Amino acid sequence: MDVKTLCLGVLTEQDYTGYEIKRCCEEVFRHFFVAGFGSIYPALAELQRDGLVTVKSVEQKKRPDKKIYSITAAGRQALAQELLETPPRHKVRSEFLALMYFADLLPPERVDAVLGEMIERFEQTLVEELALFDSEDAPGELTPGQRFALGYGRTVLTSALAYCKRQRPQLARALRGESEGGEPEPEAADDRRPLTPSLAGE
Amino acid sequence: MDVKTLCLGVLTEQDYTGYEIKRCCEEVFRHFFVAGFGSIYPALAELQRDGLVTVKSVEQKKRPDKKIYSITAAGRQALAQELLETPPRHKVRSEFLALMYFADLLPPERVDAVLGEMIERFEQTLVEELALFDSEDAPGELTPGQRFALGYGRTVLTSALAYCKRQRPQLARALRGESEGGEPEPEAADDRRPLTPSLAGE
DNA sequence: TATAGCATGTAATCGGTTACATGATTCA
DNA sequence: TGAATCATGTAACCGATTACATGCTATA
Repeated sequence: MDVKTLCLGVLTEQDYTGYEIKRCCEEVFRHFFVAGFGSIYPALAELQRDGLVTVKSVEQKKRPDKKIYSITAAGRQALAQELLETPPRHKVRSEFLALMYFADLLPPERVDAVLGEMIERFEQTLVEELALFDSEDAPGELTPGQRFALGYGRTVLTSALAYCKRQRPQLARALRGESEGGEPEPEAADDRRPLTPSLAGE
Repeated sequence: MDVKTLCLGVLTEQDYTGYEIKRCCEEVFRHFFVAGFGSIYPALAELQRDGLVTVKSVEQKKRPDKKIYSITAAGRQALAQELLETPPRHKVRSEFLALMYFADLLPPERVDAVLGEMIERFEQTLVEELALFDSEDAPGELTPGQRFALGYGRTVLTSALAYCKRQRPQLARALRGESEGGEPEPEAADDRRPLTPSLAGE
């Protein structure tokens, strides 16, 4: 699934400008889709060329015309087809985890700083997420699918955050204590199961 | 961080062929990094050109020579620098969640089939993960960083799986029951909090 | 005064995926 | 017999990121 399909999808909900679609991506698709202007604008142009969307230009004072896109019948059909054929992939690309994986090649302070940064980011995302549910323009009007997707993101985020917070002190101890050293750590029995799934309490 | 850096990273652990690095990606980096032959082989060639790795060719009967790569001192230095500079991004690209988000544009059976497929995949990944920890060539020799990264993947996977299993029947009911209909569902109070973080029990 | 928000777009680049090409062995 | 494993590589393509280009308004 590419940016074009995503644009068609959001346009089934209501008309949007490219700029607004970008905002959508940042707010609600954040957990599973990234798209910038550089991909959204060309995508919309192409959709227009193919007759899958129509545009209404709205003049503005001293700003580029606002271009409001609407999905067409052909667009809906193309979208439906696309969604039927799309295999449900799910891919993560995390420099964060790669960094953590290679933690022993880094200064312990750097590792801890990275972890701290991620914890902050996760926390902030969760806060924004909550705000989204309280004050969104369509609070109770979410479709079941939207609830599922958003709930998935929130669940996973919560459990990731809990894991990071729980592991942080242990990791710092392990890196400072053992780094290149070699004392058989006393709490081996404890450290042996850092892989236990989290309780993910809120 | 690109495939080149990842290759350098795994080569700090031991010497590998390109083929083996691919296996590593499938087994241990699965949760946070994807790389195919088409990116690994060119990456290794480039690293060699830059003097960051050396190669030892090993003849084989009726097979292409096996090329065993080793990281050089310059390679270690370049890697350390890279890891210091890499910002800890964390990106998800999920057609699965996009599909779910647009569930109301799809036949309910398709939605349920997709969910079922993902549940199976998650379950299988978890099983393979457990096997990895029991029978890996270096079971107790994981570095703290490796334990962290692998543990993260397992934690998140577990909570995602639990969420999907828990939501599946509710989602199916909601899609079949409400689709285009409009009866105010009786269990609204229940459905109102499907976003509660999971307990993620194993 | 400087940053963020609104609003659109293009062009160069870059990195990765996919498909192609080869080919023996082993297991089901 | 067919699929999977081992083993390497190239070339075309495609999609996305980045930087560039423009420029007003409102807020801090």
